[in-house]
Amino acid sequence: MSSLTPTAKVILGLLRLGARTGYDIKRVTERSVQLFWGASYGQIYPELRRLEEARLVRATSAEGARRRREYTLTRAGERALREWLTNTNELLFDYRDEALLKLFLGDFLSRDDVLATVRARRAWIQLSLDMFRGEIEPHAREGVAEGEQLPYLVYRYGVDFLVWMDRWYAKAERELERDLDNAGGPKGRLGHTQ
Amino acid sequence: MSSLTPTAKVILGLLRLGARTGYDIKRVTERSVQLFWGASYGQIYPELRRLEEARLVRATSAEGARRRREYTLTRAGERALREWLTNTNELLFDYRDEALLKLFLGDFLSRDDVLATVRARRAWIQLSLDMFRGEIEPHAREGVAEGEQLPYLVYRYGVDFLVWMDRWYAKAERELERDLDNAGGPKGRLGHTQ
DNA sequence: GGGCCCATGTAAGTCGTTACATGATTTT
DNA sequence: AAAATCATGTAACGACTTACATGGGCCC
Repeated sequence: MSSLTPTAKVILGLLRLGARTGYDIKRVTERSVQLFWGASYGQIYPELRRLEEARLVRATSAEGARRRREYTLTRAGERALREWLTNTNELLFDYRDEALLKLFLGDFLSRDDVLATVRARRAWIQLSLDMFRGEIEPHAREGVAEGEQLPYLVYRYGVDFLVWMDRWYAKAERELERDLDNAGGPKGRLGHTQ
Repeated sequence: MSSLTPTAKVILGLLRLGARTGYDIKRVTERSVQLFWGASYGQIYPELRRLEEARLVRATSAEGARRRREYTLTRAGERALREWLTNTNELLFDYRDEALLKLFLGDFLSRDDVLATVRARRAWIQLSLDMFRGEIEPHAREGVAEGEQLPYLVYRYGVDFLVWMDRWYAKAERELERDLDNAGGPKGRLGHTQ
């Protein structure tokens, strides 16, 4: 009954959706859940071994020449996956955003320094959107053809979130340009050069 | 030149804004940056010691009866803070959201199981919004009175983000109720009971 | 033959949470 | 007198990233 680690959750889920190898799992995450549930080789391979030991997955080792371990869910693995998906525990939500922290602390910087952060975040959002629309969207669409509706819905979340963020920062940018036009220099309770 | 740890960034920033003790820093984060830059005692106290060793902060130990270490930024600490705030390195963005992962993997569950996740996330969003409007907003407003514009702007980000999310999930909920009315049962490429 | 993709793994270091332990002061 | 708040810290554990190490197969 020991609960699944974060990486175990995505591994079991992707095996269920058809992924086979550790490499596969990494590649699929990059084209789907990367934004909100990343996983690296350093987590994936050891976790696959642990899951095998716990009999939640089974490895059918290498039939071809190339060294390769193909994993599938055991019945216990299917059960564990379904149990996690349907339980009503707290849903983890972790968010860390350096642009917001810098913005929060920006009152003693110049307007331009603050704007630089906003613009840097917006540039990153654009790159991410290009990624989403170029790399992720086609794969999400493929799924729909095979009866998978939800990966596409979640792809939409990613795009919508990024678009929302960009609009929020665009508005903040305009406000900073306008409101701080007269108070252009550094300021703050403690003075700024001391 | 060794760059600041994540917790060092928020510590230096909050000291600059007037926080004094480790306890203080924790309390202030809870009423401001918690959503996107959490910090726990287990990080804060050891990090304050490290920053003191690195001469970025100075501790004026306990004048009152109660055991208490008051920290202030040194000149090097101010510089390090400003350097980080104005550099143009990548802006960290980390996001982990279990509701989205469950949604992504929900195609072989029943419609009701998927809806349960959506509704659980919406309930959490409502609690968070109440927190924001009840606890965080007043403190953000106080700052404005003292010439701090940006904490309030960032408070707005928190609220706007939560409101956006709730609307997104509300729409998803309606779509799930409608689109999946006929496809109510479990399904999936691999079958669902095996 | 070179470059890219497939494929697996480990080691070191970093970062973080939680629970525990302690105790003074202030408020009710 | 009890409960809440102020205050500091440590230990154990969990999770993650990055860099390193290795090698086969496929395509040009």
